[in-house]
Amino acid sequence: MRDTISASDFDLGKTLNSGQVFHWVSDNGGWYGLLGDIPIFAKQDGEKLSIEAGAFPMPKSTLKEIVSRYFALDHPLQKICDSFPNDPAMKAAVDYCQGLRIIRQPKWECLATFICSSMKQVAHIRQMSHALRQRFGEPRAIHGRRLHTFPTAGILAESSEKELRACALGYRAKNLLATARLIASGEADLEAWSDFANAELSLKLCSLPGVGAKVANCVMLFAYERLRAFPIDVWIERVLRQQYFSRKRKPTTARLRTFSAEYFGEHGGYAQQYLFHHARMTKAGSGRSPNGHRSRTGSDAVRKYQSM
DNA sequence: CTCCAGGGATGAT
DNA sequence: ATCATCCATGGA
Repeated sequence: MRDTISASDFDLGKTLNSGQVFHWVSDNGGWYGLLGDIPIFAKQDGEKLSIEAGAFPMPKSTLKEIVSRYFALDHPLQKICDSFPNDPAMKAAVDYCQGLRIIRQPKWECLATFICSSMKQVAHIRQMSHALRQRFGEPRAIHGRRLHTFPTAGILAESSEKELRACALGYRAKNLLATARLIASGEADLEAWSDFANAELSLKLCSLPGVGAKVANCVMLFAYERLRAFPIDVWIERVLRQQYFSRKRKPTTARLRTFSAEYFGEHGGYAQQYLFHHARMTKAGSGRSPNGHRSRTGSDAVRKYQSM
């Protein structure tokens, strides 16, 4: 089954390579991956997005609807970018990240992957995600390849810490197993939590083993459509310190959180994703500039916060 | 508040 | 071929 979707202001490669989803593989000029249970080959040619899907039980919606929803083609990117603060760091990131969208991931898959992400770099997270899929997921075929669905919480709940460790999860195995069991037993209900406001959803997520503030914010942003959620990892922390607090020695974590929550506005999660991707791709913020000085920012909006 | 386990890829020497 | 570096959570 194949289809073509008109997708303006969308960059498939940037979207899949920006640290929000970890199982997509680039090949044959496109990308192989799964939208939940559906194996997909997606290829972008300008504003045309061609989709091929392998065999799968036909759901209620059309393939086109499922794909458009997953890649969030309905997000008004122009309007979102207009809502960002107008400072040099933000402008550079927006310029670099055109067409990058925050996708809508299945909740459990997203939560489980980000529990695995703790203290790991993107390359490692990819490996763990693939190992879990191959060991515990269901095979799906497309173009003669075998892809694997992400295992359900029920499947993982019946595995063991040892088996999960065999997927290179390290100490995360214990947390993932414990969380899978809470969900499989119904004690935690990810779908029902959709009804909660941000603060309460965050509390619920943080009550799960292996989920702290950062992971909770990633899950809220990438699986619960909370576009205001602002995950702070080391990359973003460096960007915030260098670009927005250059005069202050060491703002506390709490201070960074308050700042980012108000400064970046209602689509803060998008701002975060753009700053993150830009910093990672340009290696900005990983150290000092050649002359040993830290970069300065020039906007009044920023100075206001630097004095706080 | 501080300290630190944990482990495999990645980059530097 | 070794060595340092990256990384979030949770518990002491």
